[in-house]
Amino acid sequence: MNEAIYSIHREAGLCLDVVGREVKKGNRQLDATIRIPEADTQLVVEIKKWAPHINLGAVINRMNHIAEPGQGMLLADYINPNMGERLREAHIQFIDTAGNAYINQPPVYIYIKGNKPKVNVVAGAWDKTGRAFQFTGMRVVFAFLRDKNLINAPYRQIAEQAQVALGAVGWVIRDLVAQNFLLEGRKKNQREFANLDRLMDEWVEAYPHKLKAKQRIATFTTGDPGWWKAIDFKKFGALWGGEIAAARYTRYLHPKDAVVYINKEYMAKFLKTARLRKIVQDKHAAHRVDLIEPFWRKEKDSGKTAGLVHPLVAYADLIETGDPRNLETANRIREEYLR
DNA sequence: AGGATTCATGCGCAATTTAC
DNA sequence: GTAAATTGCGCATGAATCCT
Repeated sequence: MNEAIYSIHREAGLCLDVVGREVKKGNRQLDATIRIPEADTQLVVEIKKWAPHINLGAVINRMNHIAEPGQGMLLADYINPNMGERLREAHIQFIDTAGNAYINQPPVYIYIKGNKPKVNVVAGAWDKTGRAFQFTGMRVVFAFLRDKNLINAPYRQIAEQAQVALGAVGWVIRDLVAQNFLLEGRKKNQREFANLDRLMDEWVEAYPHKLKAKQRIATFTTGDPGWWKAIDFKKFGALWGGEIAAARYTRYLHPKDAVVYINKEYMAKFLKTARLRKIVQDKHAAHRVDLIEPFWRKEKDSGKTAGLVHPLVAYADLIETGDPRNLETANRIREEYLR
């Protein structure tokens, strides 16, 4: 953190005062707060270890939540030019240890990009992901989030529900305890959740690369925006995710791109019926259709949500896009279905 | 005893480094 | 710049241990 502040001073001659670290504000835990003397404003800081392909949508969404517009600041080890540009478009201020920054606090305006990262970015002081948010852990956590009672079920049952090996369950639970997402021993042999919101945030953020990427079957495109309306998902054992699920859950969105959760065996049959085309690399497709292999254990469809993925998955799909309208819709889903 | 949980081990994947 | 080799890590497995 000090390194980033030093870097911005070196690059732009701007001084930042650290007001507090690990501050509590309401029910949110803030990494730090910072003051800009020149603009006489105080910013809420979120510290992130930066992977080159982090889930930007999740970060933008979280920044919008922890702070009023323009009052938040992201601090990271390195933010590459592409991501910096996208953050600026989303009006998220940031600084990194390489000296890149975007700050818009009139009269202060800074936008620096193109500084290269240091070769050895030292890990350790930065939070690491841990087992709970790896490929297998993600399945377990999802199973927990879907059915909150599952945390007190026997390991065998958890493994069964999450579709993971028995031995993996213990790893994940102990990691969750270590990260204060689970409390053990309040009552005899009972576990209970803590920081459920944060757990959901973490899961959603890790979802695209840790789980979804590995489940991806293929991506297609179509020119017909209403193509999906004619599809009878029951025939293919498929479920709608992403924008289409969101549209059904909230009636607030006109879907553009689609995410379809479908088993591989049904793919050929599905493609034939849906008349989708292979995606062309260099052209921006009008309507993307991602086919993803489901990772959860099937449960019975019920009522009006039949044919849709669990709200959390739809939520994660939307967040991933980073699109403002999608983020707004995502938050409606969270309010309505994920409390 | 019998199921629940933890532990030790080796496998497989993937990222990183080295050789070509 | 590409291919091969190495390393490291997460995971599943199955047996050992714990608990009731």
